[in-house]
Amino acid sequence: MCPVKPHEIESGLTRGALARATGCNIETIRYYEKIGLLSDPPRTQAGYRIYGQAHAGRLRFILRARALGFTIDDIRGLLGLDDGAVPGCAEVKARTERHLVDVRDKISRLQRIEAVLAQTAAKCSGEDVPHCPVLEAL
Amino acid sequence: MCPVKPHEIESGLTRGALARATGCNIETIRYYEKIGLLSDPPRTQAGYRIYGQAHAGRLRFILRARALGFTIDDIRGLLGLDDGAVPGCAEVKARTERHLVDVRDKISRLQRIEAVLAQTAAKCSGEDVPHCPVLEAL
DNA sequence: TCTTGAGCCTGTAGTCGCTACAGCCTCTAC
DNA sequence: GTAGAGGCTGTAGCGACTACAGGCTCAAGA
Repeated sequence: MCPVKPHEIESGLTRGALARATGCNIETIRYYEKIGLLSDPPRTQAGYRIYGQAHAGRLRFILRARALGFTIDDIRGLLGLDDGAVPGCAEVKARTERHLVDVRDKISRLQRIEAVLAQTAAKCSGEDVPHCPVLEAL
Repeated sequence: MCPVKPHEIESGLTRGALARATGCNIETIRYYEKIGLLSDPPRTQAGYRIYGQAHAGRLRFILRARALGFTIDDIRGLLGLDDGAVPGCAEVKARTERHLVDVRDKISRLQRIEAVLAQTAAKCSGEDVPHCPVLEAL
């Protein structure tokens, strides 16, 4: 991968262009590179990163997975970056279902919290009484 | 508050005892002290912290509020540590309701995630086909 | 009285997933 | 030639803890 001059770039994207194309924060791209989620792209002679379509595709995958609440480690697993082998379909399904269980867990924990908060707030008239029922409930 | 010797402690709790009494991690107590959520307790001559019932009560309040998802800053507000005045009942109710809105927001975001994950996982037969529908959906 | 081990003290670093900034260099357009 | 946008690097900060190293103190048993 010999360095390319910027005017020689045809289908490549700079970091800013990739950020705009994917809606990703520009610094996040560098972060994903640093932690090995994105591979180091080729550089121009001046050191500018040049991303190809493969990078853009992988970044979009990462962003969608993050938006669905997968952790960075989960994503590493889905991409086969932990043991070197891209997981098979059954394995991917299993990982997704494990994550689904976690999400449902979080939801039910939040629903319990919601119920307590709603009950507690309902106890309060909103008037300035000496003993606040909310503070006492807490 | 002159230093007390350990054998003179009557109703006081050491940090470990307070941790056991409240179920709080011992280091968390020191952390809450550092950030000003708990006031500095009196010390023995050797420098050991001695907590009274007031400290235990406040810590329990903090732990319950944290368990309900209030942030440290929220709690600072509920305790009147931000502007020096303990908020009135109406104010507490308003803060609780704002937090309730946040919690409901989180729940609905997670429910959207849950739906997508469940759909995606359902597309997958679990067999090792060449194009994994889960990975493609992501 | 001595020793042992639990438990306290302090400061500091690590966790996760970014985000922001300082101080520099390079490119493009006028 | 120059201005300004945008790239580069390393580092620090967020929130809410948690963990550890290296030292000190205390209580109980031999």
